[in-house]
Amino acid sequence: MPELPEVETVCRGLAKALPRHAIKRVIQNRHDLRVPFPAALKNITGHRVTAIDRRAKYILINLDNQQTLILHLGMSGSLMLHHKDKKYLPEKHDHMVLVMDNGTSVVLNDPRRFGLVALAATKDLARHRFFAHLGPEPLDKNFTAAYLAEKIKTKKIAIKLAVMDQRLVVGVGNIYAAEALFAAGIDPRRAAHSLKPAEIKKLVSAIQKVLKKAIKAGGSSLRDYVQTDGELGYFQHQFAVYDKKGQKCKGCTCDIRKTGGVQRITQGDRSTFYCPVKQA
DNA sequence: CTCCTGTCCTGCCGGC
DNA sequence: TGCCGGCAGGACAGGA
Repeated sequence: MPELPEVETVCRGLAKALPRHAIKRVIQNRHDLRVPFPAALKNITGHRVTAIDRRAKYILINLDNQQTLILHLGMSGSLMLHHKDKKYLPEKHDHMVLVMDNGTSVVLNDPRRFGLVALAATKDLARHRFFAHLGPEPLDKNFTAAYLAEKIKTKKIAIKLAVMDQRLVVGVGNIYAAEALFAAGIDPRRAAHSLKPAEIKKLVSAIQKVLKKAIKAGGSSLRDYVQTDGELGYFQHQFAVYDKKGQKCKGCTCDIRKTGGVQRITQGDRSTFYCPVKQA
């Protein structure tokens, strides 16, 4: 499921192919995903892409008419580029296609339809309802231990849920929250306000380290996610605890017949994986 | 404010 | 073999 590293990887793929090219045609195969397609979507035809950007898990395609096409991949979305020399064969769940003036097609496929397509004036993005409440980017210099400490000092919720709260820090979803908490040696069930300064510091650097490594690996491919060229990400092979119930965690030297190995619990209706020894 | 729950959706997999 | 329940999960909206 696309989290920050996957979205970043997709953006890098788009950034290589789209800027300076004009959108020749917009094909809409349905009228909505999680929200209705914008009424003005067809009006982007004829406009050039100026730059590709990312905010949290949103893909931002800036256009030369001062508008930004906003895409979110939800949990099962992918964006694939089909170049002129390779014929594009439509597939099930291809909901929108942008045909560029050089023959490249940008195909948005999303079986579960939790993604979205929106359009907004570029200068108003920060005030847009999808962005106004968002916390800092985890890889920005303003995401610091001091910042996180201030934000969580009154929070009773579990630390795992806190790091997944987009108002505190963006881009960290279920997989990377579990991986970062493992790397920091913190029990995901701990109340957020109970973390000590040293632990918060470890957590911030663990989040940054895990995300950077995952971006390097092209993200994680579990079910639906692929890069814009159709290649899989390969960070899933480096998971320390995610989806490893009953198995050894990364670097495990325990007798898992005694410890039970990686535990799976439910928090906020989704699964959390953690090591009962290293995250005690 | 903070916290929690409901909602959206399809594909896959295990059990019977 | 086929059906069905359960699970996967991002993030908004709204209620307590």
